[in-house]
Amino acid sequence: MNKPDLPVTSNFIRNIIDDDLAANKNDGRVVTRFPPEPNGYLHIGHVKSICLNFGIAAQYGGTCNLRFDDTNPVKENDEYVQAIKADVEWLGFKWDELRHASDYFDELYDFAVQLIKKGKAYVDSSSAEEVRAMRGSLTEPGTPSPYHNRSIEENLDLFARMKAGEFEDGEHILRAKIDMASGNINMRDPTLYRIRKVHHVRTGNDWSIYPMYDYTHCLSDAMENITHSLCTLEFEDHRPLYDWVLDELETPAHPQQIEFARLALEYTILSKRKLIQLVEEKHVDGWDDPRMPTITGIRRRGYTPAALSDFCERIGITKNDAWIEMAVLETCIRDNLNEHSPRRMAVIDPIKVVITDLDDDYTETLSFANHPQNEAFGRRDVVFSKVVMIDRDDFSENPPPKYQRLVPGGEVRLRGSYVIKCNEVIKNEAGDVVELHCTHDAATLGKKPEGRKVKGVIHWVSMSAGVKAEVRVYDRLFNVVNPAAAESLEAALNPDSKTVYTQCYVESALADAEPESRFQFERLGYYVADRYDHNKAHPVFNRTVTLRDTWAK
RNA sequence: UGGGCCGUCGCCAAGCGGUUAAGGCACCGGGUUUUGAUCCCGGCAUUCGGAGGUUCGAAUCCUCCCGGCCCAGCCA
Repeated sequence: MNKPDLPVTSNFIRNIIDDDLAANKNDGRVVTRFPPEPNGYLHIGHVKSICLNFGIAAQYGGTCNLRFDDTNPVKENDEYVQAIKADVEWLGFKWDELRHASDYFDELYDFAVQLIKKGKAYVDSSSAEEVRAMRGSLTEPGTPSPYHNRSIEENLDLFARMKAGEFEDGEHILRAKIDMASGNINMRDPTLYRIRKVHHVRTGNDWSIYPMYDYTHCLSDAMENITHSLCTLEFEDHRPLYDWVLDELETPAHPQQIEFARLALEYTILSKRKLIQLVEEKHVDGWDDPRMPTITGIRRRGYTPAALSDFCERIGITKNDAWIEMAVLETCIRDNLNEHSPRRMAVIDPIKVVITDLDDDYTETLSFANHPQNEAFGRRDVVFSKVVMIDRDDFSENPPPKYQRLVPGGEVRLRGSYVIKCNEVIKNEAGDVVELHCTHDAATLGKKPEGRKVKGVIHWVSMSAGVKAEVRVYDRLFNVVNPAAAESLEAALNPDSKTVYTQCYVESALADAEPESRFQFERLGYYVADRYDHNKAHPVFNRTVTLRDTWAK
């Protein structure tokens, strides 16, 4: 049951670091950072980056900072900052230092002044449209701005006045003076600063100009003495600019930017815009809906940090645009929960079973192992009585081939209890089965039945001793492998992604479960007591994932 | 016919000039089992996008070709 940990497979980033260490680059230090913009909730794609950055630091005895890339005050707020911190902590990672790009606004300004003094930056007073037109196209070079040769004195004066708030949004920008004919569009005199007369969560109204990502990120990395700045593939084209800024300025370090492929998960959407759409159009019940790929949603679904780390280790780090199958993620959570969660019995969609050859007030207390392979989980009492509930799926009047459950006239084992035989099927006016009358074989408690084989085993809950509960059964949110490519989100949605059962019966022990405690409901899957809605008076469980099923389908 | 990047089993992914081309997921058998779960055992790439070339030797080096991804925010 305890399988050895998967060997840590190498990847190109670990190889680079191994080489750096061998060459004693950075004095043998490894410092990384996880740099989210606080403009939304973190999702499983970020988990890949978090595990990479914090994981690399841990594996090499280094450190990892959490840095909020808060350079665009119009999109960012503190709610996201708090949520991101909570998510990273829940994943189990500890940042060395908590930083904000806004911590460096003064230094960043001074560096910009230096660039101007070197003749490497200038104030452009063109409109946004003019700048765009002059940038050229993918196949045509750009043309220099009429402000390209402004004097250093005038640039200094204008930039100081931009900072002082003398101009309105859009009147001027500060641009790097690089190469308007570069094949790499990022090098065609990129914008360094823009005027934004808006309140910033942390710096208030101190600034009326804000630095751009490309200018800020490399300098923040350098000031934090980051050794390896890991980011996703779309920033490959930005690396020459990252290096240009650090080469032009005297900084404490010149970190190495390395790019890796972002996560793509089948049947899932990870674009921030579309995630927002799901929430705003109420296709889900909020950012922490258990069907959401957000960390907070995945958490509420019942996933564990260990399963997510395992997932990241299994999918690896490369530059390939890979699509990961859901089965990989599901295997990770099943493995983790199989080993760590106690077993219980729960009936989601109940049918009443009356054991007719038992007295009306008959009860018997049975002892069940909490885990079939691990005695350390201990045992619990389960009450058996004359009337028990079984799941509707476990009875069939017209069974498919190889059906091993209860059928009219057939026998089945009630898990941990007796073998029963179905003698009578009671239906309502509509023809639905509402009750089964069975007899039990008293000689089968803890023993195989005499003279015959009973293969089926089904779970059950005593009607009198069990407690009512609500169970939310979740399935994938989308029906198509790549929902982002669908004509519309609506068209891709799985209409049956959430089914709520309110008349469930669970073992009485389950009512006392703490929120977020996880169980295997035997033969069904893994379930978690809802983080917010579960309580003793109203037990609520979410289905995390089903058990592997090699029979169905 | 602008620049950057990627192609190893159905899906991931090691491999870095000499290995029988790791491993995981999935799948297919078989065994154990009072969860159709778990666990165990076995199977699953004569071949590395294609074609040439270099070499005693190529998935690994070179050339060309084919396929895919990213970039024209005063977003990150």
